[in-house]
Amino acid sequence: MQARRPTIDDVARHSGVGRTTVSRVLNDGPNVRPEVRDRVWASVRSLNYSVNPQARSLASGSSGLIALVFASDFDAQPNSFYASALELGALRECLVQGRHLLTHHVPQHSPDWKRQVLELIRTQRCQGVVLTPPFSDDPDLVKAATAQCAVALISPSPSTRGLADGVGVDDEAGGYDVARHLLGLGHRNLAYITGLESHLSAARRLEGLRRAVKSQGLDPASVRVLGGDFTFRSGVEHTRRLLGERSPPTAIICANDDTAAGALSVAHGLHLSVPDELSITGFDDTPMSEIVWPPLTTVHQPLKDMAGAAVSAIARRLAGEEDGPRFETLPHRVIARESSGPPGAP
Amino acid sequence: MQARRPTIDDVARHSGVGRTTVSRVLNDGPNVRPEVRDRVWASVRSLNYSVNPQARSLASGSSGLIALVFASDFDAQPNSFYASALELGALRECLVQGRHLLTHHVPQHSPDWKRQVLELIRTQRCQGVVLTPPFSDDPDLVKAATAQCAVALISPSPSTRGLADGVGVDDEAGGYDVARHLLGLGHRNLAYITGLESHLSAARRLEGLRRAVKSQGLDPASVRVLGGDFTFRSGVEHTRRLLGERSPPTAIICANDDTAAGALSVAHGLHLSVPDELSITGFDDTPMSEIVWPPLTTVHQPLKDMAGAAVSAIARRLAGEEDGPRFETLPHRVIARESSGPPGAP
DNA sequence: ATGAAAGCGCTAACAG
DNA sequence: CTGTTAGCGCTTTCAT
Repeated sequence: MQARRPTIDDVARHSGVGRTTVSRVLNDGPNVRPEVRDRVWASVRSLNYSVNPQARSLASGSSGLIALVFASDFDAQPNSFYASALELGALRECLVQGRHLLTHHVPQHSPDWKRQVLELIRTQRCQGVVLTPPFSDDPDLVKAATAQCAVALISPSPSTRGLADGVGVDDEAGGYDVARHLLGLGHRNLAYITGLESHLSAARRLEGLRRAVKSQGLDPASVRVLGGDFTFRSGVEHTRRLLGERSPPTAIICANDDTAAGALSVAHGLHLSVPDELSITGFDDTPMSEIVWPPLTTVHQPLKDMAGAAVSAIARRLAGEEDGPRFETLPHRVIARESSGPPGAP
Repeated sequence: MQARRPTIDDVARHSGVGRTTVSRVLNDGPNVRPEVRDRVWASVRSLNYSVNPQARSLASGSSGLIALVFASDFDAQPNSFYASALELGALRECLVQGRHLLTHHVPQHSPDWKRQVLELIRTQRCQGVVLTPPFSDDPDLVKAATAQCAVALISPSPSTRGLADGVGVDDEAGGYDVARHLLGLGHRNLAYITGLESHLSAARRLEGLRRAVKSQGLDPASVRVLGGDFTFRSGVEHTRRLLGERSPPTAIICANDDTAAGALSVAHGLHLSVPDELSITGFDDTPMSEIVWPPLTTVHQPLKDMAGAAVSAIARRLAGEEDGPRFETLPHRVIARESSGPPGAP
């Protein structure tokens, strides 16, 4: 396919210096005269040289690899927007840090998923791993991963926050805020469709919701809670059930945008007007929330920034930062669009 | 973070054989007695050994890397489902082939995007690259890439099919088929919102559309064509324009699902009933087509399989297959959902 | 069928 | 400031 590629020795010869000097120039090392530095760069350009990353990894003992791990099925495309946003953010930060990203999708129902994640880290020599929910909530996995490489968690629950660096929004407050939004519009009969039980961050949103309800002088137990799994389909199923009840909720709060889209779809099928007869809210503010009709009221989460922050936390660790696990809270905010409004004629 | 990892020499020592033999076992090479083979595998397991991929790459002179390149902006999330589907398919096939995937998103409007792609291949030592549209339609880029590594194209237009292996559906036929579907329902006033001009595969869909119109005895020139760019937003803008005309189309065919979602959203905003007052179709059959309301009639494209086929084409090349570029056509089919129906009371 | 030896291209002490 | 010397862990001739 191509001729022999120039090596560092070719550059050294070409610029009349030693191999080490070239290496120093390439790595922005100290102790090189500016003049020599320029000469080396000139040779690099004229030979069209670029370092062999494999050789560099081997010699330096560090692969530069960071893994981004998702729980998902190959044959579904769950949370596509969510995953894409995180991936894009991580990719961008890796570029900045001069590292490489290895994206992995692990079937979350496979019996040995923990092992799969750890094997990935081991066999690929990853130096860091970004775990997304619900992996980021599993103390065993996080501990085991920590023993192998630097770890950063996306939206970890309190149960894992002490174990590794993490980034996320204040989920409890997020839940509180949407609920307040709805209560402020006059809703008194709310329902919540949760995410998977193992995603604790979604559970925290429910806590916030309950706090909001209580702050309004209502009974938190009056909020109906259905156990979903973040999918469009679970939004469909649970909404059908809710709307079949004797006194259906006037507002359905969903654990994410996908679920809300499913809820919306049921409302359409039943010719219910949203938001007049039913308000629906999502969570994440993925592009989906602007694609559906009516546009979704949701809680914005800066997913790209979160992933970027996770990667840079890993980079800091690898650079030698030694203090205890740090959790970085990024700002969320309620985005009120047209899927929520005052409860109307039922 | 961890203790010294076992090397191939540790395994060799442990199993009492030479280093070369271990290497042979690891790589399924010939000339090893079954008995010895078993012994080596036993040592591998007991030492929890795994090869160092960096060292292997360096020694073998091959990185095992395959790049998957998308045109997109960091700050948008265009075609998220489309990209995710391809990525998942490629990832799966890479796993099978024992290779690694490097996903890259190149801002398609950056001035030197061609160079960026080529630099990626060069600096990362990629052995293969999968180009998605519109990169797969650029003869210069494809030629330059071919000089550096194995290349596979997703949905290449005829202009690049002779230059490298490719996979795709028959776009012309796809366009023909949706158009026939609509014509069969009774529509006589069609409009087409295209993708970016540079995506030739979307242009081919238009050719098919025209053929269908002609086959119905109508004038192909009567089909209004607006230049979109595959985004939701372009669906919105063009649909607004179309519906503002004196005799608006009864059906809008969109170059992809995102655009169709935009069209749908305008229809909702105008309180037009879909499909009674306006039929809308998409292309790709991404999850989006089931998320919007009403569910979208669209043309299914087996994106995951396409990406998998692309990766395996690359693997075949790298394994030494030498015949000319081959284009693999995968089956498409019209998925009729509820966004299309007979033209009703206007 | 097996092993010894020679690198792959680079970084990292260690001398100067 | 710069060069010399060892490897990093593996694959690959080439002997045996």
